[in-house]
Amino acid sequence: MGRTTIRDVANQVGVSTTTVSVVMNQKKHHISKETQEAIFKAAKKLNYRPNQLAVSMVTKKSNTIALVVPDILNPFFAELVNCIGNEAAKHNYTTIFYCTNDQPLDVECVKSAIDRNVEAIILALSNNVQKSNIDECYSLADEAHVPIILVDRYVDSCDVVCVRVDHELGGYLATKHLLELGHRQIACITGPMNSDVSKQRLFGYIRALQEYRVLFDPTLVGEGMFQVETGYNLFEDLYARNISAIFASSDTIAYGIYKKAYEMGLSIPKDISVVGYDNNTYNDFLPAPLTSVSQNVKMIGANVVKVALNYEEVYKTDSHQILLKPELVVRKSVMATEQEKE
Amino acid sequence: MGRTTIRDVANQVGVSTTTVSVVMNQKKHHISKETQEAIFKAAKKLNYRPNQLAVSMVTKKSNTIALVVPDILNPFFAELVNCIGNEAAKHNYTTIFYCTNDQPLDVECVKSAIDRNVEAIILALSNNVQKSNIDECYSLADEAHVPIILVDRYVDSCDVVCVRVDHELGGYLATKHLLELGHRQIACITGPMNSDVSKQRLFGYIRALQEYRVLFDPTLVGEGMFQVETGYNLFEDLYARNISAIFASSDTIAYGIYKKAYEMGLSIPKDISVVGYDNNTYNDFLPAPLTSVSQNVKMIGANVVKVALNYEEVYKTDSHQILLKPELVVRKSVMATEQEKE
DNA sequence: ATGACTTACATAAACGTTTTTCTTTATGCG
DNA sequence: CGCATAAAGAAAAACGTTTATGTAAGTCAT
Repeated sequence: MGRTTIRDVANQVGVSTTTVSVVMNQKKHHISKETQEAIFKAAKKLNYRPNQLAVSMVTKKSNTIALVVPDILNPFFAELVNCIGNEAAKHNYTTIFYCTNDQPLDVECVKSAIDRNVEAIILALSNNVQKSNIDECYSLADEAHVPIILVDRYVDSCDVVCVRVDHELGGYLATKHLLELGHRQIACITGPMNSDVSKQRLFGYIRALQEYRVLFDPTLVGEGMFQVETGYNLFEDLYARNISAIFASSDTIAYGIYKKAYEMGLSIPKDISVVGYDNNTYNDFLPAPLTSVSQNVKMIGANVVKVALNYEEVYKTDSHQILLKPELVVRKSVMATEQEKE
Repeated sequence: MGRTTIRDVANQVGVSTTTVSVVMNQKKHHISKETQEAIFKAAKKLNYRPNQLAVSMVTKKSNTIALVVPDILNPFFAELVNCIGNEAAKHNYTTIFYCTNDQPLDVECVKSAIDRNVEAIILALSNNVQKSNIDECYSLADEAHVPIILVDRYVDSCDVVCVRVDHELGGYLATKHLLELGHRQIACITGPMNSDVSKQRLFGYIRALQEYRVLFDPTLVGEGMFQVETGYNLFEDLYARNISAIFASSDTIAYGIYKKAYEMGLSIPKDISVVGYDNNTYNDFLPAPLTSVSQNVKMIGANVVKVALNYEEVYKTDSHQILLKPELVVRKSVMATEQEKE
């Protein structure tokens, strides 16, 4: 009545479940060719495939990883989910998916994942998560011996295993690009400042300014979320401060800037140069294709899965933090200033 | 050394695992208050949480559903994944996530899901899937007594349980909107014609034309994928046919149209009116906010999870096909023709 | 012919739960 | 007092696998 079990196969052939098991798993054992064939035939006929729950119970291998992201509507995370899922599938792992919607539900997700015996938890922390929540995630995971691999978002602790892109460098590259083209009044819209990602990108922005001996002006910095609305809401005030360029620390923020800029009758890049962050596919298809810092999501995905599935070795030998380099992808949303052109 | 088991708790308190189990699960049983408290205390102290694999084995309830989508980079599916995940989490279900990347891997996903004892499979078929693959999915699932709920994409069989939006109506609404504003030369870019979704939207387009006694002109129809590139590549030729409006059967296609139109120096909606499909969040932030057919993804998600978790009842009582109505969201990408304005 | 291997398979324990059934002791009632 | 019932909990089976150990027969060398 239920689905075919190993016992059904064993009965069909007239052998023990042991024999079926070793044959199906190609273990080196002394089983006659005839028996083997009979078992394969019966398994095929009965459409037998092992119940992975039972397999996991005894082998202690679930072939499952958990993936927690804060916002799947953000194309960066959508792509990350895709890459990680594909990469895991390649290694015959399935992915349990959690999305916190940027609420501090990380602990719940980690709990649920542990209860389901995942072999690793890939965690992109939500923006609003408290330090105490993070600590709880780690203590739960430690106790259960499940590794956590942080992705993208960083936590200040040397023992944490983490795959991410150098956000400081990204902010630096974006800002330097604007400076090289003559811009000096450059605004910056950040994500939430309680997130390390936001901070690092801002620090990169500041470093570039300093390198070009431009005084950092805090009033040119706006803080929000990594969302379209943030760009839309903050741009007008910043523009009033006589800026010629703006660094949006996510592409979604840049989209909001575009929107507001067009509403204000501005032209991009003539009236305002914009650099984004994430290098979403859509950037190419904006009226002024958006110059943006690329995170190379595929590389992140491949690395994070590699770390997740070989945690022990990685933990022992490699550095615990894999830091990838971002790149600036230049499109058409930035223009040299008049002075520079002369 | 391993994680805390029910036995650890039982030993700590000095009772049997039975007692711990019934207490933890709040079963009506004759267990003294003191014992109960001791068990709760020990469980808390040892940080005990039941191994869901073991629980699933014996209860035959995995509290897990599988979700298969063809393309998570498409915002429609990203939102769908989000809604379904949230809705499932509300009911204390976790989601195993599969993305086929529009390759015909549906069968593999279904197999993997079944092997992991999911209680239902929510399946958004990939575009390029063969009828035979679909049949195989169903026969595998039937055998394992796992329900499949089709979402969005439709298969012509009355026994199939399916939650989707009326794509024919959507195509009709989009086209009718253009017709009402005086447009007569209206192009249409479809998704792949082997997908029912594409067909239905096209049929709606044709029905609206007929209602307005406009002759259907096949040369005004372009076929591609539901992707930006399709709009970008097909628009120029269609525009050469003297059209005043175009119905893009996905927003992503419309983005491609925008891109090409801007490159051609056209203005939207002055030179060309555009209607999209999916009502992505980004539509609001395009230079000309895109009028689009809304699928109400939240509603789809809520319905599909409801069906998934109450399959038996739904299957018995309700119609097997839940058909939701799309709505047209009017923004600023469509303009009345000169004739109409007079 | 004896012991040692090899071949071919079976038995049984184990994974961590839930659940059915059973046992023991106490309690109530006529 | 005797019997039924309730209370408190334990034993054991079950879920579907894998795996360590066991066993019986055959082979081979000495």
